[in-house]
Amino acid sequence: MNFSVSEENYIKSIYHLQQQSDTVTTNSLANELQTKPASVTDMLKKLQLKKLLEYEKYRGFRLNATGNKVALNIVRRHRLWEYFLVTKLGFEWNKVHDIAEELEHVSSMELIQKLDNFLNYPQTDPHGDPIPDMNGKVHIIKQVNLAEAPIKKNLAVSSVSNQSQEMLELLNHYHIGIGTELKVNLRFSFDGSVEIKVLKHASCIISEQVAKNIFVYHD
Amino acid sequence: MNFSVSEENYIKSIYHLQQQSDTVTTNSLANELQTKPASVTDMLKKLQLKKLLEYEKYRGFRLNATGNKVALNIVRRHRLWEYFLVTKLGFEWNKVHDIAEELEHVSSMELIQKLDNFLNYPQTDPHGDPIPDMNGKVHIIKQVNLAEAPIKKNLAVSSVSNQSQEMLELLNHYHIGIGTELKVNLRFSFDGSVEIKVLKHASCIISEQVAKNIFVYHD
DNA sequence: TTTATTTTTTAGGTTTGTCTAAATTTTAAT
DNA sequence: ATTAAAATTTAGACAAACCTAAAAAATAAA
Repeated sequence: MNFSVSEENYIKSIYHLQQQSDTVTTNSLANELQTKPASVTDMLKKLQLKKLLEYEKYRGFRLNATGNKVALNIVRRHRLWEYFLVTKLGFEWNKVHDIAEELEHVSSMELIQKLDNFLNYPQTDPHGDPIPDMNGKVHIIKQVNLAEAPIKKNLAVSSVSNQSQEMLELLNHYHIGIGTELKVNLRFSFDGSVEIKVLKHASCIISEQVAKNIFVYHD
Repeated sequence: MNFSVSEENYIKSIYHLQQQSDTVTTNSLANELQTKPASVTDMLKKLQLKKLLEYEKYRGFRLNATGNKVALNIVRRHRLWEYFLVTKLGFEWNKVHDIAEELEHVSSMELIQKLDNFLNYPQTDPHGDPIPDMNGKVHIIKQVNLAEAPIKKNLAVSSVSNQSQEMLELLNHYHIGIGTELKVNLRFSFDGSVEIKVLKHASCIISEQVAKNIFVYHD
C-alpha cells in the first residue's frame, strides 16, 4: 500500500500522540499538525476507509495493527535520516528534524534498507530515540535521567529531552553528547545537583534542572 | 522563491529538452512528463506568471535566466543524490534515477551544501553527467566516444549513454565503469570494432555499437 | 436534569494539478 | 490560396487536501 505525504503525516502524528497519552482527540491532532479540526475529520474518514484506523464518529479513534505498522515504518525512515544527517553530514542534532520530515516521505524500501546498512544498523537516532527495525520491532532500552541514576556506575548518555540551542551549548561545553560515557560521582541532596565525570575530561557539576533532561543507560 | 514538486518537475523537463533540441513543444513536454498537453499549457501560464519562462501563446516558450538557474539547482540536487546513492549506498547506477527524482525535491539549501561537502565535491554524477555548482556553473568536459577516441592515449571513462541492464552487464564483464582508465590499442576499419586495454586487465575487443556509447576524456 | 460549553462533524467553498472535449491557431498539403 | 491535418489552448470537471461557518453530539455546570 502506498500513502500520500499528507496521509503519512497524519499517521505519524496519531502514532506519536498515542505514545504520550492514550486519548488522542481531534483537536489535539489538529493542533499537532497545525491544521483545523474539520480537516482532521476528513482525513480520519479516509484513513478508516483505508483500514488503518478504528474510528467511530464523535467517540474517538485509534490506529489499528496495520496503521501502527505503517507508522513505525515512517518513524524508522525519519530516525534513520536524522542519524545520517548528524553522523555523516555533520548537522547538529537540534537542526535535523525538519529536513528528516521531508526525507522520510521518500518511499523506496530498497533505499531505506541500504541506508540502514550504510549507517551500520544504528539502534537509536541522534536524540536517543530508538529506531524501529524493518519489521516494526522497537528495541526498548531502559533509561534513567541523571537526577536518579545510580552512583559510581558506568553510564552512557542515551537521550536528552530538551533540544534547545541553549541546552546544546551547555552540553557541548561539558563534552556531553549521545553515547558519551560518564559516571555520577555524587549527588547533593541540598539542591539535587550532581557531580559527574565525563570520560577523558575533568569532573564537573550540573544542576538538577539539567540532570533531569539527560537520560542514560547502564549495562 | 519556493516551488512545488510539480513546478520543479516541469522546470527540470523543459531544461533537459532544451539541452537536446532547441525547439521544445507543448507535446514533447507533455510526453516527457507523461501528462496531457492541456495540463502543460496550464503550467506554462503559471511558470510565466512566476517569471521563469518566456511564453507566447501558440508560438512557443523557453526558460529565461531565472528559470535556468532554478533548473540547474534542481539538476545539481538530483545528481548529487545519484552520486550519493551509488558511491555510498552501493546502488547500481542504472537504478538510482527514480529515487533521486524524489530526493531532489527536498529543498533545504544547507542539506545540499553539506551533502556536497560529504561527497567531496564530485564533478560528475554516476552517469558521467556534470554536477552544476552552487551558482549553477557547469564544468564542461570535452568528451569523445570510444569509436572516435585517439589511439594509444591515456583515457578515462566519463560517461555511458546507454544505461540499460544489458549494457551494464557487458561493462561489468569488461571491468568498465565511470572513471575507469583505459587505452585504445587499435581500431578495425572493417567493422569499426575497437581493441581496448583496461588498466590492470587483459586487453579485449568491443563492437562499434558498444564503443559509440562509451565516452572518455583524455588529459 | 436542564442548560451551557466544548468538541466534533457536516455542508459547502477554495486551490493545485490534473483531465476530456471542443475550439482555435499554426503548419502542411493540395 | 484553400483545405486538411496537427498542435495548442480554452472551457468546464474532478480529486485531494485544505478552509470557514453552521449543526450535532458529548461533556460539564448549574
